[in-house]
Amino acid sequence: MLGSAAELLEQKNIKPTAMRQLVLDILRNNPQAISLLEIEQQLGHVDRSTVFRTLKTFQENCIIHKIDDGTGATKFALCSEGCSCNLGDLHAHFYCTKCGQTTCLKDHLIEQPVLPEGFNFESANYVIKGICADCR
Amino acid sequence: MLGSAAELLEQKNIKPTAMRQLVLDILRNNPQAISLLEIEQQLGHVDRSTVFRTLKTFQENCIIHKIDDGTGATKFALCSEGCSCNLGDLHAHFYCTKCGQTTCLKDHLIEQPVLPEGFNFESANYVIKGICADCR
DNA sequence: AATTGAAATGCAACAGGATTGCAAATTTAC
DNA sequence: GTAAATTTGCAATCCTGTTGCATTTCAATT
Repeated sequence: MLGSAAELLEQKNIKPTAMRQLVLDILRNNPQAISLLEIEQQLGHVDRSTVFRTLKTFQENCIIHKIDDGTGATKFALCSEGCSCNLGDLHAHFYCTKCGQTTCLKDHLIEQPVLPEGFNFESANYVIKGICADCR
Repeated sequence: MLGSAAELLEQKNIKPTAMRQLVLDILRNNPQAISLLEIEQQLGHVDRSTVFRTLKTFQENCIIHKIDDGTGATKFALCSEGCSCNLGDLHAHFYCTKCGQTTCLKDHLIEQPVLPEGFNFESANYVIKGICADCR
């Protein structure tokens, strides 16, 4: 992995403010996808809207991607190195109905779907639900 | 298609109340998936919670299925005839980023995914985003 | 037809997450 | 050092989903 959070941010031309470094560190230390609320709680006394905007910035710069796992709370996970948030980087996600954890299935790439005539593909959100290995 | 909404409801052993018939008619007349709010608006002065519970009943009886298309509002669409809401009936959905319509891609069935060791499949939500045929 | 019990409805209120406006603070450029 | 731009914090709001409870409707039974 790359160096510090600050370095990673600068590399993407994002001002490495304290908040951003903290949020990025959390995302980097978390193996699974996490929600805004979870980030908030891990940080302690931070402002939700600031974290919200930080995550927005990260998404716009392909540092993280968002996952709608159906729980109502959007989750976020770090992009892989070299990710350009294009079709080739799209992968499925797994939501464990027991522990509530959402995992990137980076090996389960999403291939360009066959669509009806006239339909145009842009992106996709594929969430598989079940019980994860830890919960069995 | 089967006869009246009332007949369809009775066939599923659901009391065909006025509300239920109205909601079912809307769902049957709508080619695309619609949200609770849209149903509410099409009906006029009805109570949200009643429609909500009606939709819940319909889901429990495999009359409709719900789709989380990432807009924040859950949408609902009529099940096909013979649907038993099992794996074999799972299909992808298409969300148009221009008009906001969500369409069932009934031909695009979801096949049992290959998961990492120890992971157990239950269900899946696959939403493809792009521009629909009408919006090009 | 009246009584009773169950189911359905309407109303109100609330919960949770996402999002915005605005002012204060911080950073950057000149 | 000052002005402009960016970022942050706070408060408020929107939107959707959901529940509690009293009332109404319906169906079965006497």
